[in-house]
Amino acid sequence: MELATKYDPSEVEGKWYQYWIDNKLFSSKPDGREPYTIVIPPPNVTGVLHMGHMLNNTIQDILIRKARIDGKNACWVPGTDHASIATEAKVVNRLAEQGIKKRDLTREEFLKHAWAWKDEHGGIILKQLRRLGASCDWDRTAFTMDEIRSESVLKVFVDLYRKGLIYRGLRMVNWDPKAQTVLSTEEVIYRDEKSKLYYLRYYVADAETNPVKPTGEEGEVLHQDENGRYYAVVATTRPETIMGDTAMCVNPKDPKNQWLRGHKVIVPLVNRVIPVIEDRYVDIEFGTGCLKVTPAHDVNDYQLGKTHNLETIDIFNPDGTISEQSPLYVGMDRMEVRKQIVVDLKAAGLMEKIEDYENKVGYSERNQDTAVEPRLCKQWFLSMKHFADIALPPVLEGKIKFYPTKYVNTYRNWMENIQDWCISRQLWWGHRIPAYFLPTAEEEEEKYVVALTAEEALEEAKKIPGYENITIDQLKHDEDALDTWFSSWLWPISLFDGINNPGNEEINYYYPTVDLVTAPDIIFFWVARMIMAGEEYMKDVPFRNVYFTGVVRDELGRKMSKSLGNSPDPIGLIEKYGADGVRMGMLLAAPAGNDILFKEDLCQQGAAFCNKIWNAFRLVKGWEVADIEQPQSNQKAIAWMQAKIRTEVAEINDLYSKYRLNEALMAVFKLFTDEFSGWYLEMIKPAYQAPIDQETLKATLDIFEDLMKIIHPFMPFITEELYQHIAERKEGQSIMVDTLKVEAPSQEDAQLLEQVEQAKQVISGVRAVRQSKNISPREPLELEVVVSGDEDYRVTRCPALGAVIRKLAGLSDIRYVQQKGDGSSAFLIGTDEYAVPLGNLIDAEAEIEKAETEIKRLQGFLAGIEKKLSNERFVQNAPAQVVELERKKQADAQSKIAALEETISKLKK
RNA sequence: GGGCGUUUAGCUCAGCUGGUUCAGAGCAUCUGCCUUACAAGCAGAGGGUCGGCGGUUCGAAUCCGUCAACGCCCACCA
Repeated sequence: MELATKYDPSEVEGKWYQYWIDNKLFSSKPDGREPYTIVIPPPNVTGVLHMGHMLNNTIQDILIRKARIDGKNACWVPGTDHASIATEAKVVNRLAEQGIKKRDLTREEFLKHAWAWKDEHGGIILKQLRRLGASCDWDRTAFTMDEIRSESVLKVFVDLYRKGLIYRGLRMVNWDPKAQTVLSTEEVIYRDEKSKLYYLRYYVADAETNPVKPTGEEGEVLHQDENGRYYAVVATTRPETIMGDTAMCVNPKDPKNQWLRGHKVIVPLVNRVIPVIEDRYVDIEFGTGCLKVTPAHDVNDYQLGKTHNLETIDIFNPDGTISEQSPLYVGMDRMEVRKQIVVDLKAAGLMEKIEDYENKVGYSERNQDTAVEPRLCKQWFLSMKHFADIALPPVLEGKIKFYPTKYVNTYRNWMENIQDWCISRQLWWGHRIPAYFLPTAEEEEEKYVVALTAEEALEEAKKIPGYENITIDQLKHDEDALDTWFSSWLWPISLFDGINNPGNEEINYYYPTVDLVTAPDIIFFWVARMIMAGEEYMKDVPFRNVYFTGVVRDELGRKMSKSLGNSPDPIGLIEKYGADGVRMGMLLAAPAGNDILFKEDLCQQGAAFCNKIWNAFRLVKGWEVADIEQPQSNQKAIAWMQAKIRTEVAEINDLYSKYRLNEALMAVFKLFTDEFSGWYLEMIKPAYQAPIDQETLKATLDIFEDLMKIIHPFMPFITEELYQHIAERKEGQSIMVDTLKVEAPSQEDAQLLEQVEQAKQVISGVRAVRQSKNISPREPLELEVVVSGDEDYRVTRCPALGAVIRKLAGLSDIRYVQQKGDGSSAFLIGTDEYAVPLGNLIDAEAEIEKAETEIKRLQGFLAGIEKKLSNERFVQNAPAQVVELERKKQADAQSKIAALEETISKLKK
C-alpha cells in the first residue's frame, strides 16, 4: 500500500485506541502470569486534565505497556475521587448561580444536585486520558463513592472505632470559613505574607487600688499617657480578635514587664477588664513581651487558656463573620473588621504604632483565597501513633522503595512527629459518618453509637442502660462526612474489594501492586496513609515502589497553574503534535525526580521522531525484493544491528528498573535514529532502483518489529500502526501483547560492536575530509591505510566491513601503504593512520596547521602523563593496571606525534 | 528555627563505590548539503577552570570541611 510522506497521527490514533478497546486488550483477569498492577491516583471526579496529569499518566502508561511487552499480566485500574471539598464547592457555586442556597436545601436535595453534577461533569478527565493513549482497564473504573468503595469506607470506620483508634474530641482545629468545614493539619498550607504588626494600648484597670510604677533605668516613668493613666502595649497581627481576649500574658522572667504582674488591664475599645497572667511560653524578645490571649482563636492561646483556666469567647460565626458573642462589629466579615478596627483604634488613641511584618498565614489547600481560622470544635479523629508504628518500618527497611530516595527522610520525619488525623468534615458530599447520636438532656454529655446501619446502631443503642426502649427515629445520624482521603487511603485494597471480601481471588492476585506514580505533594495525604491502611488491613505493603514525579513548570520555571494561565491545553497539544509526540515531549523534559520544565517544542521533537520512524518504514517497505544473493556486508550489518539491539535493550531495561524513563527514551531514540536509521539502513540500502535480497529484507523487518516493540511503551500509536503494516496480522492481534524476545548481549556482541564503531570512525573521518575540502559525497575518493609493520587487524581488512566503509564513505578503493602518498589529507583513529589522496585539491598550509595544532594538544597531554609517571609516589601507590594504562597512553601519544610530524615533513616537501 | 536537595556547555540533564583521551548526551548555535525514506532531514564543527575557597590523596566533577545562590519539606513565636 501507499504510505504518505508525512506521518499524520490524527488518522492513526483514534483508530487504534478503538481497536484496543474492541479487542479488550487493556483488560486483565487473574491468571498464571506474573501480575503487574498499578492503581491510578484517582483524579477529582470533576477535574479536567492538566499537564501534571499528562506527565503522571504518561509515566504510568509507559510502565504498564512495558510490562505487557515483557509478557506480564498488566493491570492498570482507573477511577476518580469524589473530592468532597472541591466538588461540594463547585456544586454550591452552581446552585448559587441558580439562586439556590445550600442551607435552604435538605441533605437529600443537595445530594441529588451533587450526583447530577457528577453525572454531567464527572469522568471527563478519564475520557481525556484515552486521547493520551492510557491503557487502563476501563471495565474496572471505580469511584471513591461507588457502592463497593463506600461500603469499604464505612466498614473501616466502624472497625477502627471498635479497635479504639477512632475517637471524638473537642480540639482546636483548622476551620475553612468559606467551605465551612474543618480541615486536617495537612490540608492547611502556610504562605508568607506581608502584613502589619499592630501595637495596641491596654490600659491598666486597677492602678488606683493597686498602684503601678513602671520606671526606666534612669528612674523615669514609663507607660503613662498625658492624662497620667498607665497602659501596657501588646503587639498583634490580628487586632480584630481583641473582642475574644480574656487575658494578657507576660513572661514572669521578663524584667521590663514586672510592673504588670498581678494587675488587670482593659481590652481596647471593648473595655472588658482582663487579668494579666504569667507564663514562660511568652517570648520576652518579641514585640513588647506582652501577649494578648484569645483562647477561642489561636492554638497557643487555647493552651494558655486551659492552663490558666481562662474564659473562652468565640467571636466568630462559622462563615468568618463576627458573632453575637462580640460586643462590637457583629455580622461584619473578619477581614473587614480588621480594617475598621484599625481605624477605630487609631481614632480612640489606642494604637501606638503599626509596623510592617512578615508572617505565615494558613490557607485551605483546596481554597487558597480564604485564610483558615483556628476554631474549637468537636470532631472525629483517628489516632495515628499506631499507624505510624506500622507504616514506618516498610519504608525504612526498603520493602517499599521511594524514587527519588530523598523522600524517605520526608516520610520518616512526618511519621515520627505524627498528629492525630481529623477525619470529619462538615460537608454532605462524601461518606456520611456511621455514628448515631442518642437523645440526651440539655446539659448531659453527648452519647452515640457507631454502626454500619441505623438498624445495627439501634441494636447497639438498646444495650446502653436507660435506652432499652429507644426507637430508630430517635437516633440522629451524624450530619458530617468523612475526609476524602479517608476513602483514598483504601484505594489499592478497595479497588479489588479487599475490605468487603478479604481473601478474594482478585485481591490475592493483584495485591500488593507494583508501582505507584504520584506527585510528591500528596506523600502525606495519600501515600503514607495507603501504607498505613495496607499494613492494617492486608498486613502487607500496598505497592513496592513509589515514583514521585516532579512539578510541571513553564519555561520560566513557574509552576503551571490556572491563575497564571501558563498551562497549555493538553488536548490542544495532542491535536497539534499527536499523543505520541506529546508523550515524548513530556518525558524528554522529565528527568527522574526533578521538576519538569515543559517546552512546547519538545513535543515537536516527539512529532519529528514519529515522522522519522514513519519514513524509515516507508524506505524499507518501498524496496523491491529479488532472488539475489545476500551480500556479506549485509550479513555483517544485520549481525551488528541485532547485537546492538541486545546491548541497548539490556541498557534500557536497566534504566527502566531505576525509573530513569527519560534516559530510557533517549536511548530508544538514539537506537532508532542514529544506529538503525543513520547507520544500519544506510549500510543495507540497495543502490537506486536496485532490489534487495530476501534474507536482508526479512531480517530488517524483524529488526523493525523489535524496534517498534521497544518504542511502543513510549509511543503506542505509531508503533501499533507500523506493526500492523510490517506483516499480515490477524484481527485482534496487537503489538501491545506481542512479547518482545531479546536475548542478553554476549561477549561476541561487544567485539562486533567495537569493530563497527571503528568502521564508523573511518567513515566519519573520510566525511570530515570531504566537508573541509568541499567535496561532494558523490565524488569517489580513495583511502590509504598506513601500515607500518605486519599488523593486519584492521576493520578495513574485514571484507564485509571494508565493503560497508566503501559504500558509506563513497570510496572507490581502500589501499594499504607503508607510507602515505603526497598530497593527501590524513587523520588518525587511535594510533592508526588514514589518508585520503586529494592531488592538487590539497591545501598544504591548512593541513600543516591542523597537524601542528594536534601535535600541540598531544604534547600537553603527554606532558601530563610524563609528570605522573615520573612521580615515584604515583608509580608506587597506584594500582599496576592504572600505571600500565598511563604507559600505554604515553606510547600512543608518542607514536601519534611521530605520525603527525611525518605528515608535516611530507607536506613541506 | 530545623531538615533535605540542587549548583557540570547557551538550555535541560547524565557522570555508580575517586584512576580508560573523562569532561559527556539531547536540544539550541555555526558551516555545508533540496544526496533517490525523512529539510520535521543528512553530514560536519564549535562550545565548560564541573558554584567559590580550603583540605584528604600519587591522583578529585567524584571524598571531607566551609561559604554562597536557588529550591523543597517541617515547625504554635503573637
